[in-house]
Amino acid sequence: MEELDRRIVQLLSRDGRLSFTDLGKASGLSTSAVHQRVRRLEERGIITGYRAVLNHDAAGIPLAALISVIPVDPAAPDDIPDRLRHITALDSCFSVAGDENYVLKVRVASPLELEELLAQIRSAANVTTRTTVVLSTPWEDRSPLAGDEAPAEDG
Amino acid sequence: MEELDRRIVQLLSRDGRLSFTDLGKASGLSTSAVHQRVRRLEERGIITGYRAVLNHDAAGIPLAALISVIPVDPAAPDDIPDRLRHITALDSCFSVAGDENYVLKVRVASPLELEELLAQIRSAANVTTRTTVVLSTPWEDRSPLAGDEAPAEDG
DNA sequence: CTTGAAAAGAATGCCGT
DNA sequence: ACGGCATTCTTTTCAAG
Repeated sequence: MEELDRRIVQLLSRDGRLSFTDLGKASGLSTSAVHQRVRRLEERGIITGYRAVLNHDAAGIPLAALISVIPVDPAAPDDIPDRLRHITALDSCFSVAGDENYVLKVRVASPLELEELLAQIRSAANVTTRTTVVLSTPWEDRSPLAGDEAPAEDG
Repeated sequence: MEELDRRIVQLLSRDGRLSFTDLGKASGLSTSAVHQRVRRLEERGIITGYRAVLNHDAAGIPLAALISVIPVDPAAPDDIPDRLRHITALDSCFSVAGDENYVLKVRVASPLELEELLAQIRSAANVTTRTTVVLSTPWEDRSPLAGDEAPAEDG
């Protein structure tokens, strides 16, 4: 991905409603050129969609937690994500290479709801859990691609 | 927050570029009414912005990891987030109540970059780290507010 | 909250380079 | 791959019920 595309992706990561006119001004291209590039970024699956960003505190779900998940029966077929997917309090689900099998990020309204959620997870997926409560979030879901790391080495 | 607002927030969480016309059709309101409600949701800080959603694999940063962070000197004043904020590979930073002080979510292009990133984190913030590599992501950043949990109890 | 209207702005496609 | 232009749709604001 070239420099100009990275710049466009970064701009849209910060403001997904930028008009092609404004995107053009910010990237030094014409409206048509930016439009073309964004369409290709979408076609190539680099930009997969656009979303509103919520303030979870204001939205009434101020309590976040990270939950490590380990199956009770390690020999059972692992369909844990399928068993948990319907629980909407589960923000993210990562399959990981550490002591646990999965790490979940969850959001709930209160400690009581967290307690209920943990029971729901354990019974739905037959797992044990270890929960780390989030106290505060200095930042979250920041857009990457600023390029202060090592440059792409190979492709 | 009422039912209709939750529905609107949920719709915009899934597609942040929905027109007010389509939002109205999907929520059973007129264009003007939806427009009014969205403006109020933005004013109240419930909707804080709009963003493009990236496919990190396609964008060339396929490797994610969760990094637990513990200060080398527990007595030192804790400005760890400030010391790390400039590192753009850091997607999220959570201050947590578990064994560690912080959990970072990071995205890099390769294991080599992860190695360099860890060195950068340790030297910038004077911390030790424990890293859990993400193997796959069944889902991520899903929109909440579907209300299959306990109803709001107070607030 | 609804309908309706009108003006400004954006998206989209076509045609040049 | 980029720029300019024209058409269509959306946004945004206004009015009145």
